[in-house]
Amino acid sequence: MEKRVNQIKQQLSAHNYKLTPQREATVRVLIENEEAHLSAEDVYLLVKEKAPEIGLATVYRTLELLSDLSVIHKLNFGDGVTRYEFRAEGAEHHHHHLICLNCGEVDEIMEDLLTPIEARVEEEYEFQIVDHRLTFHGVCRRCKEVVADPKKLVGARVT
Amino acid sequence: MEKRVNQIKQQLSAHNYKLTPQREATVRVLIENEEAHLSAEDVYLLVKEKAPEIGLATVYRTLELLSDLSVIHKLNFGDGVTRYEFRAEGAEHHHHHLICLNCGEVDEIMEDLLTPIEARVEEEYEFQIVDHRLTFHGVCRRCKEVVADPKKLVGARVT
DNA sequence: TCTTATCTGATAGTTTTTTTCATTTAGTTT
DNA sequence: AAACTAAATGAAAAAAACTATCAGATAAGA
Repeated sequence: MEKRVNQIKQQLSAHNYKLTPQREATVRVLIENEEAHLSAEDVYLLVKEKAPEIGLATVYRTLELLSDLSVIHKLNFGDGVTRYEFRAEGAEHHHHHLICLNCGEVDEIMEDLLTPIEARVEEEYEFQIVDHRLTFHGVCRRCKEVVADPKKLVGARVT
Repeated sequence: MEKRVNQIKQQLSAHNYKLTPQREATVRVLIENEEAHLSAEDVYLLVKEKAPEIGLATVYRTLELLSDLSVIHKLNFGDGVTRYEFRAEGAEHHHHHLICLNCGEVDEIMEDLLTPIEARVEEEYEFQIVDHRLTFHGVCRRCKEVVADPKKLVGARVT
């Protein structure tokens, strides 16, 4: 934990930004909730517990900053809110997500399944890939029994 | 064109919806701009040219309806606006997008590259896939010469 | 024609995010 | 250490995108 906070502190100062108390509190919340896909509002409420004087605008600003530095990733699951997640340490690429159309739960695929495909795309489409986003929409293992016809769910909340 | 409008008319009436003049104008705009990834506002302005009396709310309602019926797809490229695109006729799955971090242009990959990967995911993660979203972020062929270090672009507008 | 349900436009309201601006903080220079 | 400067913050207003409400229009069926 302390190591990661320190690492981020260095990333910030490398770009002439300071790790202010507000930023540190925000970073800590993000690290503590690494699995959670928090919205800005979620982060705000959690940070308030440690640093009650913080303003929502600062949280937004900090999230934007951390995202610019690729410390965190912005996510969009189609519910009208931007969500944030820690970038796995040293991860070259973003991992993948499984979104259940029935219960809304988001699971993770931590391995990178796209490497062979990316090679093809780079060549065939002359596109130099920096990152990717891959999301599967469907029925998670927990909802398998409940959902009769998955096709029926197609229109639901997919962006 | 007429064939496609008619086809949609049937899809609508199959679910007890009518192809009203407003809906038809909206559908035609979407077909005419199939490549364009229009936002609701974009669609509104274009529809206004044919049917000046239409209201923004109706456009939103129509887009939502067409999306529910899987006539169109909702897209999100991380700029805070939902975009819409026609679903390729008879396409089982969504196609893929190439987003240039330099110029913002969005190109299409019309073939489905994910079939083999989906088989693995379905088995290994017990997840029944209905649809997917795959976006590659990087440097398009047009910007290749302009951009020195693609890594520098990482933080830009990616969701 | 009458009835009923659907659909629409205008507008008000929400929600999420961004901007503004005066104040505070922290580092730097004298 | 005082003065200076730039960065950062909180509060609040504003913007942007979307959603809900509601009275009136439209259209399909009895």
